[in-house]
Order: sequence, then structure tokens, then C-alpha cells
Amino acid sequence: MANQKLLLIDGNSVAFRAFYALYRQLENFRNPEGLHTNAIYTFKNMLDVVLNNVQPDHVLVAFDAGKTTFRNKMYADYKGGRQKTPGELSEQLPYVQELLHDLGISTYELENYEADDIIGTFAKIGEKNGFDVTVVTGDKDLTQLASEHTTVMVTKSGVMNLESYTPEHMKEVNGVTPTEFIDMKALMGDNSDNYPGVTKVGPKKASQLIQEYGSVENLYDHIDDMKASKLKENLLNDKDKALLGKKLATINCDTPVTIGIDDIKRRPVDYQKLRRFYEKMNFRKFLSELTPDGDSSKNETSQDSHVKMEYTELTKNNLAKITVNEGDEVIFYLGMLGPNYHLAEFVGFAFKISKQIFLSRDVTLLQDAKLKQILENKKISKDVFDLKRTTVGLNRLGIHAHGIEYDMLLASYLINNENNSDDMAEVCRMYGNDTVRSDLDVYGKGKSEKIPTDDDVLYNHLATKVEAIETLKETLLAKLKEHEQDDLFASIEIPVARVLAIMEINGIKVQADTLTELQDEFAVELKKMEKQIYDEAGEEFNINSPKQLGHILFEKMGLKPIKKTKTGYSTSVDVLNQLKDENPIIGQILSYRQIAKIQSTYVNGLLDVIQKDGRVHTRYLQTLTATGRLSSVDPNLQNIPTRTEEGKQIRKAFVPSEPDGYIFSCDYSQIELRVLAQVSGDEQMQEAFRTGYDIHAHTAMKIFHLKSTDDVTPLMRRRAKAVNFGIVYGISDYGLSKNLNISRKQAKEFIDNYFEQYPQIREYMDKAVKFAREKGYAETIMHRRRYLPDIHAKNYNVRSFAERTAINSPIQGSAADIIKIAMINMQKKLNDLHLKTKMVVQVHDELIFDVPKDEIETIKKIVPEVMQSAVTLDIPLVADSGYGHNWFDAK
DNA sequence: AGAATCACG
DNA sequence: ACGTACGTGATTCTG
Repeated sequence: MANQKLLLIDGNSVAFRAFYALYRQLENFRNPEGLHTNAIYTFKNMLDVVLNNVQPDHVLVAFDAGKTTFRNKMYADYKGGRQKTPGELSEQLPYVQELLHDLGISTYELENYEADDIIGTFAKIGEKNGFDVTVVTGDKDLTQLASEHTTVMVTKSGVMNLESYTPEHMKEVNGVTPTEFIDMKALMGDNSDNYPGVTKVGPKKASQLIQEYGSVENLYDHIDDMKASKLKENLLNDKDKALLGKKLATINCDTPVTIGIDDIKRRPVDYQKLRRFYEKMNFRKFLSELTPDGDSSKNETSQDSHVKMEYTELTKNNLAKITVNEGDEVIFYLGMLGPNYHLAEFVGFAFKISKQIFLSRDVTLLQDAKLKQILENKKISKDVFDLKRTTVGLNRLGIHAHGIEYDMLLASYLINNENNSDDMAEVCRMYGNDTVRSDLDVYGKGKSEKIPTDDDVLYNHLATKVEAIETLKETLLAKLKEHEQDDLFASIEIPVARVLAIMEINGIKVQADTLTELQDEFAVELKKMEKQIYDEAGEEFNINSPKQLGHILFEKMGLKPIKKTKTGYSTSVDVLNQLKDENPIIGQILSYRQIAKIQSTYVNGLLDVIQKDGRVHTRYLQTLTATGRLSSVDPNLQNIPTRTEEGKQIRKAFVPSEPDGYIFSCDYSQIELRVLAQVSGDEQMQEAFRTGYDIHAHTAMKIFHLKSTDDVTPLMRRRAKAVNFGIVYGISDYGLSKNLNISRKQAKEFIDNYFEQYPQIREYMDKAVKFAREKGYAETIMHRRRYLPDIHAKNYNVRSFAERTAINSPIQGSAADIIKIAMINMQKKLNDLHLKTKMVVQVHDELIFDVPKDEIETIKKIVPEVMQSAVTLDIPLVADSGYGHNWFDAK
């Protein structure tokens, strides 16, 4: 029989994490009496996940008792200087305990000891009694308890994301065993607990020392053998601190607890009390999880909310019941199974028209003139969830949707794209509506994904969806207004969704013949290279396996490993490039990899997705990226090779619809740098763009202090180009040095020169970070937002990342805004001029068209015009174009 | 399912 | 003292 399971939770630290995980929702989570409830709510959510995951027989939640503990006796400043627990959190703690009691879970605290020590003590008791122990905490200190039978789960980001520490994982992360971790902490100290450790010793050094000596004591026993150094001096000076640190860091696993293992067995849930508790806290979600009579629970994660909807099932014979007058609000939802709506099976549909819901699982009813007319009439405005999906789906039924004016998914994405889920249930939940079940729940996933046969289940699901689109519309529109995003929504995202639907439906023709020819060529080449590599290596192995490749290169052949990954040696391009001169096999591996990539991802990959019409129909994800860019899937048309000769061949397979037609390509020149010049207002850079200089050469002239761009060498230009890119990304000297393979010092010099020459760009960067700090988000020229909660992070790396993001997002995002506007104007132009040319692909700063022969002259003229005039800036936008009989030749 | 790698802007 | 460019998606191997 499997071991019994014991779950131990550090109540204070988890509540602390829970509180801050939903800190921004603090004022939204209040019960009628004004009590904050965000931590209680999140604690329960986390608890459900853990209980479900661990399925424990015994559970204990430990809390800290009072302020002073035995550690303060050893060290008066223990945890000194730590900010006080905010009142908004401490007021919730008693209720967390009440909730736990109602759930049949024991809590415990012990005078003079911290929750850590209680947990340590029970972990040992559990292990002794043959339990498998799981510890849940927000505090890494407890990882020292990890052992063969004890796993320590530490909250990562937020509270729902837990990292499991086993002794093995500990070793990977810190390089030491769990018990050695105590010694490591003794040396490095702990800022949050306010004890210092040894001067100049951080995690890296501490880990290294403990790996060498095993413990603090042993280190000091052998310190005389250490050769004289600053480190040795510091170690000797701070010996007391290290020894004290060890005492403080050690969890007391032998506290005088007054309860035993039998006292913490899970008891039955008291549903009556629990119901009253949820009511008091106004937790509608949890209430809905309780069955009506409240004496038994559904399983813990189920979200059956049993909202019984009123609706009318439509048939051929009762369509007359529907009357739509102009000005009526029509909500529409079209259900399809799975993400790929170009092919997905239809599930059914629902309308809500003047307070009544009409629905059916038979989508062919939509082809009836009456319903079709509703969907196609521009003057009848429709509200949906996912305009593009709905439009493409209807198109497959021969219905050309017009008049969709509101898209709940798009609205929600603009308001806050931190959670970019396209699951309607999840979107609803963000706005406090728990009525909609998730599709995953209703339809299942993978092999068992299917349409519910029970009409009640399916119809209830469809009905809740149209209902929720209507219910939340006002809230979402108000938010958009508050964010000054009405225009972004109505004049950019909604129209561009319509344009994208057209593009996806058109697709682009891909010639399978061209690809199969390449397939044969590459297969021969791969075979040849494979053989050479095996000969060189002296054995056959899987070149695609980084593990096997690493073994051959670094163990068998004894090459120098330059970089390591979590799982072994890195064999990435930059590593191999550095080893190129050591052995001819390296070059062969690089070529092999390159061709193998093209073969599998592009040749085979594309052949797999060519539809019956000889075309590929990608899906542009409009509500995914953090910056406002599109992404493309199934297939991804935004990363078709262009950088290598072999890769570029793939583009020859992309051809116009008509054999004598053209693929026309037009791309913005330096759009991100132009946006930077615009938003920073930098005079020097604006001037460069106005005069039409080669911007990288201009930058080279500036940072290398030359008189004229004529003096710029190709190397200088290359370096200047890298600096320009770096600036857009939120540069660091390290990043630039790595990119250019130069010293950090030299990189820093370039950057300093750059800022000297373009002073307003530095100002922009500072302002961008300041803006994000004050407002909590970054914003594009069209008011697209990206929230940056990490801008306030304590952790330097996390915070720095957010700062670079604050700099980059307005640039990347504004460029995305601009091309979206261009696309809308472009589609309108094509329509107005009644052209047969189709816009088929967007690649961030580039638009691709499928052009009939006799329209090429027109297209040549209008596409660059439309792109260049999408917005009016202080500097010109420039778009370059080219065309040919396939994508390869269109440059 | 996650990591590693590499394709694009 | 720290570790580091910004966005994405597909394939392959591996536990």
C-alpha cells in the first residue's frame, strides 16, 4: 500500500503571498462589512489546487505566534527592519483560520516558535511514522527540509504556481544538499530576516564554499589551509556572524508541540458553516461550487455552477418566432470544437434577441434566409466573443457576416492582456462572472473531446455565453473608455479583425511540387552530412539529441564545454561557432542542423498544412502578444526563412493564385527606430530620418566621431546597427558585448557615445521607466497598454526586465498599431477600387499581396502610399517594395 | 509537459 | 553584487 500523505502548510507565508498575488484587486475584494478578502479568496484557491494535487490524509496549517521567538533571544535584530504586516492582511488571518476549521483542517501555533519550526517538527514526526510529506510555503528557507520522503513546494510567481524542491532539485538550483543549504545561508546571510552573513559572500560564493567544505564548521576547521585572500580575511572576521547565521537559519525540528499526528487527520467538511462563511465573505464562486442542499461537495475543482438558463430551441418550423427590428441588440455565439476554426466541427449557435435566447446544435439553420439576413445585414449590430473566429466560421457556412460591432474577447485583451486566455469562462471570471463553464470542461480535451449529447448541457453552455456577452458589455466598454481605448477598439482592433478574417479565408497558395523537390534535395544532403559526422565521431548517434551530441563532443572528443544548460552541455549555435576551429565535425553539425531544421519545420511542416484548395490558411492570433503584435499559427507564416540561401528556397513555394500573377511584398524601413525617433523627439535622429540617411551609417558616424558617413567602414556600420537594435530592446553593455563579441568596456563606450549623440533618447528611456513606475503600465501611441507589475519587484533581475520592457513595449507596440492601421486602409482601398488583389500575409512590418498580372502597376503605386500615410509623424515613414512570380522573387 | 534549439520581425 | 538585450511558434528529444 502507498504511504499515507501528510500536508504541512506555512499559513503566514502563504497568506502573505496570497495577499500580494491579488494586491491590485485589494479594493475589489471586500465583503459587505468592508473586510478585505483577497488573501482569504486566494488562499482557498491555492488550497484547492494543493489538496487536489497531494490528496493528503493528514493536514496541518501552521501559523506564527506573536512577535518574539527563541531566535530573538539569540539575535535581537532577527527580522528587524522588516515592514510590518499590512493591516489589510492581518485582519484577514483570523478568517483564514475559520475557513480552515470549516474545511476540517487543523491549524496550530506555538508560543516562542515560528511556523517554520512547527512544520519542521511535524515533517520529522511524519517521516518517522512512514508518511510522505509535502510542505507548502512561500519561503525558500523551508527547502532545507527536503528529503527522500519530504517534498517542499515553494510559491513561484503569484501563489498558484509552485516549485517543488526535492533533494535533487535543490542540488540543481543551489548546488548543495538541503542540509548544506543551512550552511550556505549562514555564510550568505538573509536580508529579509535581517542577518548579515559573511561580508562579500553572496549565493554563488556561499554555494561554492559549502560544496568544497560541506559545512560552516568544517570550513573554519580548515581555514588555515586556505591561501591568503580577501575572502579568507572576510571569513575570519565574520566567523561569529557565520556561526550565528547557522543557528538562525536552522529550523528547529524538535519543538515541544502539544498535539500529535493523530490530531491533524482531515475531518469532514462542515458544509453548513462553510456556506455561512462564504455568504459572509460574499464568495459567489465558492458558493456556486456547493450543491444546493449543501451536504456534499462536488469535486474540488469542478466549476459546475448550475445556472439554469431559459431558452428556445430553434427548428426549421419555429424560426418565425424571431423578430428583429432595427436598433435591436443582437448577441450571437457560434460554437466550434477546438482552436482551428478553419476546420473545426460546429457545435451549435445561440442568439439573444430582445431578452430571449434562441439556439440550436444545427448550424445549417443559420443558412435559412431569415437568420442569414440577421447576420449579414450591416444595419443589425451584433455582439460576439471573437469576431474573427465567428466570421471565418460563418463564412464556411456561406454566410458573409457584417455588422459585428462588439467583440468581448478583443475588448478584454485591450483592457488587460496579462492573462491572454481566449477561453470565455476565464475572461468572464476576470470580471467577476462565474456563470460560464470552460469549453475544456464541457467538451473535454484531446481524444475525448466531443460535443455533449445531452441537449441540456450543451444548450445551457451556449445560453450562458450569449448571456455573459451581454451582461459584461457595459463593464468592458466602461473600462475601455476609462483607458481612453474606445478608438483603439472601434477604429483599429475591430476593423483589423475583419481584415484578418478576409486574409485567413483567402489563404496563400503553396506549391507542393516545389516543396517535394526541395525535400528530395535536402534528404540527399542530410544523408551525406550524417555519414560524415558519424565518420568523424567514430560512431553513429542521434545528432538531433542535444544530450547525445553533448556526450560525443564534450566527453568522447574532449572539446571544451563553453556553456551549460539545466540538463547538460549546451550545444547551441553560439557555442558551436566558438568551437568551429577545433574540429571539422562542428561545421558539419552546424550545416546539418540548419538543413534539418528547414526540412522538418518548413518543408515537411508546410506540406502537412496545405488544404484541399492548394493553399495554407494561417490563423493570426490577435489577442495573444503582450505588445499588440499579431502572431501566426498553423502554419506560422511570420517565420518563413530568409536569412540563409537554403532557407530562402522555401519562399519559392509561395506563389500567386494566377500562374502569371505576382507576389508583391512591401515592408516598412526601420519602423521601430522611426517610432523611437518620434516618441523620444530626439532632434538628431529625426534629422537623420528627414534627410533620408542610412540610419545605421549615420549612427556609426556619430558614435565613432567621424566627419562624414563616407568614413564609415562596414564593421563600424555593423556595430552601430547592433547598438540601434540594442537601444530599442533596452540596452545593457553586457548584452551588446555578447552580441558583437566585443569587451564589455568597449560596449559601454559605444553606449555612452550613443547617448551623448542622441541625448533625448536617453531621456525617453528614463521617462518610459518612470511612467511605468507611476502608472503601472506602458502605453503605445494609440493607448494600447501593457501592465508591468514587476516594475516594483524587489528582485533586481525581475525589475530590470520590467524596465527594459517599459522601454521596448511602446516602440514595438506603436509599430504594431501603425501597420494595423495600414492594413485597414489597404483593405478599404482594395475594396473601393474593386481590385482582385488579395492581402495575404502580415509579418510585423511587412505586407504580402497576391496580385493578378494586370493589377501590378496599380498595386506598385498604392501599397507603399497607403503604408507610408497610415499615420502622420514628425518624420516620414518609408516603405520599400518588390515583386516576382513567387515570394522568393518578391524582394 | 518541458527543455533545447532555431526560424522570423 | 547582481546577470542581462524585445516579441513570437514549431520541432525534436526526453523523462
